[in-house]
Amino acid sequence: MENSRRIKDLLYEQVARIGKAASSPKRLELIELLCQGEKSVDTLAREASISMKLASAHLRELRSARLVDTEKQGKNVVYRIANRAVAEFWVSIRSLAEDRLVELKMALAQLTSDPGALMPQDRESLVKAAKKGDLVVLDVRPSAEYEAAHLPYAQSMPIDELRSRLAELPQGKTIVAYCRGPYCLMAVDAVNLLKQQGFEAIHLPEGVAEWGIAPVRTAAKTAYPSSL
Amino acid sequence: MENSRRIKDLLYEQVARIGKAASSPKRLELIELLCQGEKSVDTLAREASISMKLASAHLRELRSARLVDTEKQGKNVVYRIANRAVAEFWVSIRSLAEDRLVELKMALAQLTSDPGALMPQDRESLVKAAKKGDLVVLDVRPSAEYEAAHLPYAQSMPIDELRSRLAELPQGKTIVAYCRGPYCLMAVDAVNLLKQQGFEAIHLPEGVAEWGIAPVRTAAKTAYPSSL
DNA sequence: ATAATAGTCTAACAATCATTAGATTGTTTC
DNA sequence: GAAACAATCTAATGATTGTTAGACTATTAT
Repeated sequence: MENSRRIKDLLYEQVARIGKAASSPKRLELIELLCQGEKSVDTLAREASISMKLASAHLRELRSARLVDTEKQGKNVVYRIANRAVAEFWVSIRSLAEDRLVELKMALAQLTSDPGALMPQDRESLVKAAKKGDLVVLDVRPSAEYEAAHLPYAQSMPIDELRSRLAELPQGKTIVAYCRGPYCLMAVDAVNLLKQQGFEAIHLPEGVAEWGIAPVRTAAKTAYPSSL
Repeated sequence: MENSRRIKDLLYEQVARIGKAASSPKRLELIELLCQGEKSVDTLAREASISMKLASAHLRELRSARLVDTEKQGKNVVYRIANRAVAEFWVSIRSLAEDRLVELKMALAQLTSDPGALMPQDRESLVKAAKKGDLVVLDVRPSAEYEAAHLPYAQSMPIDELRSRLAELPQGKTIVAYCRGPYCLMAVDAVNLLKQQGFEAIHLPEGVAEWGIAPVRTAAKTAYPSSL
């Protein structure tokens, strides 16, 4: 009895390690970034707006919970999500939070209410229309993320380049912009810009994690092993 | 830009509230207990082997993350899971932990390896056999939990009463015992006792949470409002 | 070699958390 | 009414965290 209690405590303790990893806003942001594809520490730090030291400390925590893996690539250390299950967990804890926490629902409504936001669910018809060319699905994330994983029939046009590449877009068709997911603002900005320029644009508040699309592991850049 | 960063931080912060709630072993244990059905604070404290004060503090945390609801019933305060989504989350974080953490896999193997453990997956055939009466599905949890929710065609026989009620069980048939889930030891103990007594018994390491069966809310005991 | 870059490790601070004790609020029972 | 019970609140403790700075380790570029 004494003994079995100890085993039981041990079990819950292990699960709590995952919860602890998910108990910090910055760590969650890092997980979401990693769901877009593998990244180096300093890329992660820049994109999450934190110092490299802090990013390194948080990544260490994530690694100790076995949620991410690392690989040394030359001068850089590249982090990636350990598993498709981690991305699924991120979507699942986020959806529970949206279900339970009114504060979150309200903050989210602020983001997506004004521009014509596309409600999810009709993924199939979206893909069909994109395939036929009736609409354009635009991936406005950095191109490295597009290359790691993207929605079917999506076209890459990073938000930074959007203004200068407007000529590439067809005038008559609806443009559906997406980015990293519902908490990412790039697609919102893109839609605002496009509308301003006379395009018909709507915002899809989902990304590859929500669609269950796993990023591919880019082969370690073997470059030219300078010496050796 | 300054402003949008603040909104983003706010979003991750909200999700982290859920993670924080799930970052303590005892809170996870309380969630699992509540997945079995609503319970008073002192029942929860007793079943999780902690003081009522500590249970109350942990429940306060769970309530502030909106994962549980409370209702005053006479002298007691009854807690219940807010939502079916909370039970699903418990199953999902646990399965991620089992997937990622070797330590957990090993501790779990210790529990279920020795007795003939039933591997899940064939739920349908289990239900069919139980319906036909080819085997007996035995719920060895306290009867209040059985009444709140139980597996199809299960029969209630709390572990405390098992020894004295062996006569009620058929001799020829296989007995499948289950309890609160894979981290609960009651079914393991039951199987050991049954085998010792000459029954053919196997252990199903799942419970109502894993099967997606929501506990029913027992109507507030209106008792006799003594005065009023 | 030397310098620059990318990242980790250690130590230290403040902030937060788990846990317990003591006092307090309702509710029921006598 | 008084006593017993169920639960919470407050305050205090020690232990863990988040965060930053400084020293350190690889790797690449010059």
